Parts: sequence; structure tokens; C-alpha cells
Amino acid sequence: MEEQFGVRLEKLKKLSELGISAYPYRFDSTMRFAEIIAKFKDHSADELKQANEEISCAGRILAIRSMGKSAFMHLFDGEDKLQIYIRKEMVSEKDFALNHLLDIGDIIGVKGTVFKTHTQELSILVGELTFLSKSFHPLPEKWHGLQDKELRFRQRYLDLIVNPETKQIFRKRSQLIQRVRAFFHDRGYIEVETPMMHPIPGGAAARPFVTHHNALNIDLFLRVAPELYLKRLLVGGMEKVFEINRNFRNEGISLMHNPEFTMIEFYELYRDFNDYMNLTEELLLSLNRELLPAGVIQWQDKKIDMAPPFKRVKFMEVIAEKSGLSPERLWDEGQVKGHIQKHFPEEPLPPTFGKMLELLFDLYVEKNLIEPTFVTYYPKVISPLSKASRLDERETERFELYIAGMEIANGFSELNDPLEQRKRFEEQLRNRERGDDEAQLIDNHFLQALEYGMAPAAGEGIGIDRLVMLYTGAASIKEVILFPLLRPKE
RNA sequence: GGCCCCUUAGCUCAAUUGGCAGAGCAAUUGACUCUUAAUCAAUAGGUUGAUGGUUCGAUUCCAUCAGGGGUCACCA
Repeated sequence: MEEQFGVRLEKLKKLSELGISAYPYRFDSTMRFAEIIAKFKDHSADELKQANEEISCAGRILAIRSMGKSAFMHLFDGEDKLQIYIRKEMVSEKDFALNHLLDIGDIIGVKGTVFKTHTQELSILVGELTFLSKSFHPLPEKWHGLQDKELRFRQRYLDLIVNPETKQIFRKRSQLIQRVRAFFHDRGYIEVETPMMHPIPGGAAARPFVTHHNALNIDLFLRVAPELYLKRLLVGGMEKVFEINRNFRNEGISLMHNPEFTMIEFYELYRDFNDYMNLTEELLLSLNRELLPAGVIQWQDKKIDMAPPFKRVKFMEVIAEKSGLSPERLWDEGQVKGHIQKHFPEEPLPPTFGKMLELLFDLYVEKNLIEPTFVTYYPKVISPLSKASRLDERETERFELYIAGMEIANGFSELNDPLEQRKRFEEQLRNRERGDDEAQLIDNHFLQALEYGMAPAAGEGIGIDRLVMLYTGAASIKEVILFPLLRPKE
């Protein structure tokens, strides 16, 4: 507000009248609050007095309790809170004057000795005060914190200052990504970065964002998946590769979708989809060990056991089971069409057979897959990049991992037959003509790479944001992305 | 994009079929040298998201718009 801004501006002016620099350049802390707390919390008041340990530290003022000639404040260093105590007789006249110009939200440094109050709270008795930065706006309320979701996401820094749980979520996100990365490095994978701007969008069924390169005067597409580039690396003989990076899909926003999101994709030559289901279980086990000692997550009102091995069900069989249509009828486009029209007349009829099967899966199966479950053997018609099944020509060696009703991972034995791949792309083009505007385009440069010969390989993508949701219990993807996309205001 | 809900002080929230817009925290002034949601006294702070309409009178009822949340669709 204008008035509070003015008041604080006045205080800043008074600082320079005292000869205090409003924006100094640096400050030396001897310890972070966490270290101070860890080192001294078990010492008695007497022991601390004896030790007379002098330290310096810095933080943002979250609360001030002033009693005229003395004051307590709580500082926050972004991680922990620590109380400081300022007494008139213990500081210089200038520092005591400075103390009266401080506002909640200001950042200060202090030098002093560690002690415990009568209520046994570890605190710093201040000997020297250093002004570090002014806050011109009042902070959100200390007791209720910042509740308004819109403000929390638009002004995430305020959320981080007042709501400690938020910091915990992003610390956990960082740990999770670090663990995933270590998992693949430990197994000899090379981490790579492939283009974010693609001349031809590909690798997933999704609508892309379009951008433009001025010097070349060409349109480019923000990538929907790195898949087709990573497979070029397999052709090049990179035996084990992975990439953790952003993908962009021009689609709606929901509890589980943000237009830009983080995926890891990983590939390994001479492996198939069975190997990768096993590897996925190993990866989650490794994450459990570090982030989930109990092995169980609390998801809304349910508990989910994250311990492998996970259940495995076949795509067509699980739809058959839930819909009452026999597996053989499910392979009949006419039967499937009739079933949808009869039981779901409100649903617009999908343009292709594959989309109809996906619709039935969404309606009957997806939301019920709470416990970790691999859905396997997806039909060829909806898996244009997967290798055909050894058991049934109509199916592919593909799996998706579902947890808490969310798709977490998608992997398969990679199709490496360039002639077959070209046929699949052409089939996609026909789907596009029938109205499926997410059907993939022919990428001739990718096909050319395959024509040089790609060894058999397995590949997989895992949605990092959703994984973080699971491991933090966050109900919305916005809670695990620092700056989720919102409509710009004003 | 469809449907439902929300928007009141910097923050968290009240306001009686439609009858003077309030509290706590934050802020200002003063008191106070172990407080911790500090306390005590006083003060200030509002175009009730925006624009129209109904009405003697609208935070309240209606319409449109904006932003957000939820849900469905799109989408992994």
C-alpha cells in the first residue's frame, strides 16, 4: 500500500542520516541457523554462558517484540528461524537507533553470543547489528501465512518466506532429481541435451507451441518430446543415454498438467521393455530408500504402497475386464463403436479406432489404478514408435506405469525397423486426415537415421513433476512447479 | 472451451429476507530491559474485482466482463 511504502521509505532515509549504508555489498556469516541450532541446542544455559561463543549470521526479520530498551526478533535464513535479543546496554548507540528503524521483512546481519532464554529458546545476544536490505512492503500475516493460491503462485517468493512447507516441497524435488540422476550415472548412462526447438514436432501425440527464427526465417516447434533425437544417438552408438529437461505441450491446464513440464527420457541398447519395467522398479526402490523410508505415501485419504514389484496387467485385458466386452470383441472396431454409442452416448465418438480404445481405457480403467501398476501390450494403432509384440502382431511391447490414477511412465521396446516405422508414420498421417490432430508427422531425417541401422533398444520417459507430486503428497502439479503457468494479470 | 463456486483493509476472515462495512495480524503514536500469535492505550487504513441494471437504499438481487479455484473436455 502507498502509505506503508512511504513510511518505510522515510525509515530508509533516516538510516543514511545515521550514516548507515542502506545497501551494503556483503556480509560474513560464520554459521547457518541450522548449524547454530544443531551445535548448541543441547547445551544448557550455563554451558553457553561459559563458552561465550561469538558468531555472526543473517536473515530476514519475521517478527519483532519490542519492549522499549530491549527487543526480541525472529530471523529467517530461508530455511530455519532463530531468535535474536537486542539490549540497549549491549549495543552501540547507533545500532540501538537502527533497531528502532527496522521493519518486519527487513534483512539484517548480527554478531553476538549464543545464549538460552528463561524459556530455554536458543537465541543470539546481539553485540553488533548490520543493516542489509529494506522491505518496502508488509509481509503476509505471520499466523495464517499466505493462503491465497493465486498470490502464492504469482508471488512465489512470498510463499517461500512465510510458508515453510513450500520450501520442503522444492527441497524434496531437488533431492529426487539428484537421486534419479545419480541412479543413471551409476549405471553408466551419459547425460545429454538435445534440441528444445524442433523443425518437425515429434516423439509424442501432442499439439506443439510454434515459434519463429528470424535469421533463418523458419517456424520452429518447442519440443513435445526428445525421443526422436535420443534415438538418433542410439544409432550413433551411444549405448546408454538420458536427458532430464522440459517438454512443452499446447494443451489445457489441470491438476496433473502444466504446459511446460519436466521429463526424464532414457534409452539403452540391447534391452527390451521387460528390462525397463524391472529398471523402473529399481529406480523407484532407490527413490523410496532416500525419500520415503516407510515405503508408503499418503495420497488424499488413501495410503499407497510404493514397494516393488508392481502389478502388471495387459491393456486389452484390463479394458475387457472392466467393460464386459470380451478381448476379441475389443479388437472389432464396429463392436467398440457400438459399445461407446450405447453406454456413453454423451461422449463424442473418437475419429479413429485407437482413440476409441483410449477412451474406453480412460473411462473404465485409468482412475482406478491407484496402487502402482504396469499396463502392458498397448495396441499398435496407438503406439507408432513401439516394436510389435512377439506374442500378438496387433500389440506392441509397450508399458505405462500408473500410480494414484496418474500416468507416471511410458516405455517400450523401440521400433528399429525403418521400413515398418515409415508405414507407422504413414498410418499416423491417415489418422490425421480422419481428424486426429495429434497424430504424428513423418520425420524423414529420423527415418534416415534408422536406415543406417539401430540395434535393438529399450526406451522410457518418466514425468518428473508427477513423481514429485507422489513423493510430496501434493494434490496439484502447481504445488511442485515453482512458477506454474497462470493467465497474466493486468 | 462447457458447467459449478469464489473475489470485502497489505494478510487471514466477519457482516442479520436489501438498511451507517467490522475484527485479528501488519502499520502509525506512546508505555514497557526475557518476549515468543508479547502486553497495554490511542490512531489511521476501503470506489466491497470491474462495468451496467433493479431499488428510496446494493457487499447482499440481476446481467456482462476480468482473475482464480474445482470439475468435464483437450491432454500423459
